[in-house]
Amino acid sequence: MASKTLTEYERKRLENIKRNDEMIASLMLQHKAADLSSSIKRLKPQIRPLKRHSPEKNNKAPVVIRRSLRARGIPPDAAAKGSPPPPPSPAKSPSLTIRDASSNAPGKDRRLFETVARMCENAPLSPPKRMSSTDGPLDLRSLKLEPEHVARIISGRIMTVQFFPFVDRRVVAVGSKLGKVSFWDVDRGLDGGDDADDDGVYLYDPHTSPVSGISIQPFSLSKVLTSSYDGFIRSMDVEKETFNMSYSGDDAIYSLSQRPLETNVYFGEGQGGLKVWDERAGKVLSSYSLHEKRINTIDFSSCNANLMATSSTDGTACIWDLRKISNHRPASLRIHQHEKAVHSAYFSPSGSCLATTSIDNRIGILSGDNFMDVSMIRHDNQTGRWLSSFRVIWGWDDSYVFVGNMKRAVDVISTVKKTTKAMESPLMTAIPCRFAAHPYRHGTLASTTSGGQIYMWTSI
DNA sequence: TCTCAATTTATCCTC
DNA sequence: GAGGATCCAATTGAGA
Repeated sequence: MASKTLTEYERKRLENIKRNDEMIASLMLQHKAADLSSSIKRLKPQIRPLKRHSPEKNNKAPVVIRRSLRARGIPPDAAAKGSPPPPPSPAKSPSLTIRDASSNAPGKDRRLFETVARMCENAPLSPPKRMSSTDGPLDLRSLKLEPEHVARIISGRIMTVQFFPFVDRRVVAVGSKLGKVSFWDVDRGLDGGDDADDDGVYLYDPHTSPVSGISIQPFSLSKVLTSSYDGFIRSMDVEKETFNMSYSGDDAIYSLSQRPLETNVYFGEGQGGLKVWDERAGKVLSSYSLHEKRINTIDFSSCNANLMATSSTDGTACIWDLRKISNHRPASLRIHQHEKAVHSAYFSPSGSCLATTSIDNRIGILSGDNFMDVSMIRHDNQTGRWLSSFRVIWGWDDSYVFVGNMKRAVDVISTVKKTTKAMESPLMTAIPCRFAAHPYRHGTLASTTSGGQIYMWTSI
């Protein structure tokens, strides 16, 4: 294929497909060997429905972390001598294998690797598309919550949730306040599973503080970036089976994002700082002071990747033009002022609107030329101390947004009519705070809670 | 003007 | 079922 005819996205995709083919071949060999030595029956996996844990059951919850002695900072001979193990080192090793960070039963990780490898093979040669007028509007009344789409997949408060950009599969990644990262392969059953206890949940422990961001680029599906208040950005590489440190700093990292088609990492650090990190070269490309207080979210416009939106606890949401630098920082195209901290600012699927969420009980919808048309919608955003703050996200077109509701529901707000409707379900027993919309499967919405639960709404 | 204590609020766990 | 513990948010307001 002549490279001249390929877009940058396609070229990166093809490079990855080639690498993934090699990985699949390797995995298949290992898988066959495992099959020979194991007589585990292939059973359809069961996703545990959400229910309150009894104390006894809770002790069995996937909180116990199994890591190597090295990863726990324990000298090899200490265990051999029978001396009591010292407490785990507060700082994790820069270099971790996935096995070191894994809390899963031996061999279980490999199923996740295989799924990722298979999905890489089927990855699309185009980025996710927003809904077109020919798709027709999505009937939000068709979104339902089924018992098999409810699960507790991590302990503690979920801080961030992302879908893998797989076309034909629903796999979510969540990060918790305790520094853990969990993956839920909802469609595990489609493989005809080989383990009765394989619930499709894979738990890892890469950070020592809250996980603030997860990023997965469509052209590099086997690499998952995670950021944390512990000052680390880690890169989970399924091909190399590592969870290595990509970046480390002294300040907490509160937000993480990547531009489309780019491997550089944008993250909010400390009190209002933003850095651009070249992951391949391992160096900081740019460092800016954009806000007076922490940056809660970073997002890029789909129609113009030079436009970046940030939200901050300093009470503002800003749109920056990365092509123009003035006063040693990107030129501010638009500053949207709230009365209190702003917890999110996300561009719409078309890139022509911006939705902001603030503690001041308002949701802002910015549109029009230079985002100068502003609609402020009242909404109860008082989540208090124990819940993750609400963050409005867009659906699959520009006509509505999703946000949590303190009465254990999902509010759907029409950006056109400015009306709010609540999606409720008796299965939803906790308040959904953080959301993710599946990039390819319109109508698949993940909502997560401060108790580690995930509710995946699907369009029927 | 600055510092710091009090307050809010949901969920899990133990009894 | 009641009540305690949680505690890396953010704000408010009293007091120095």
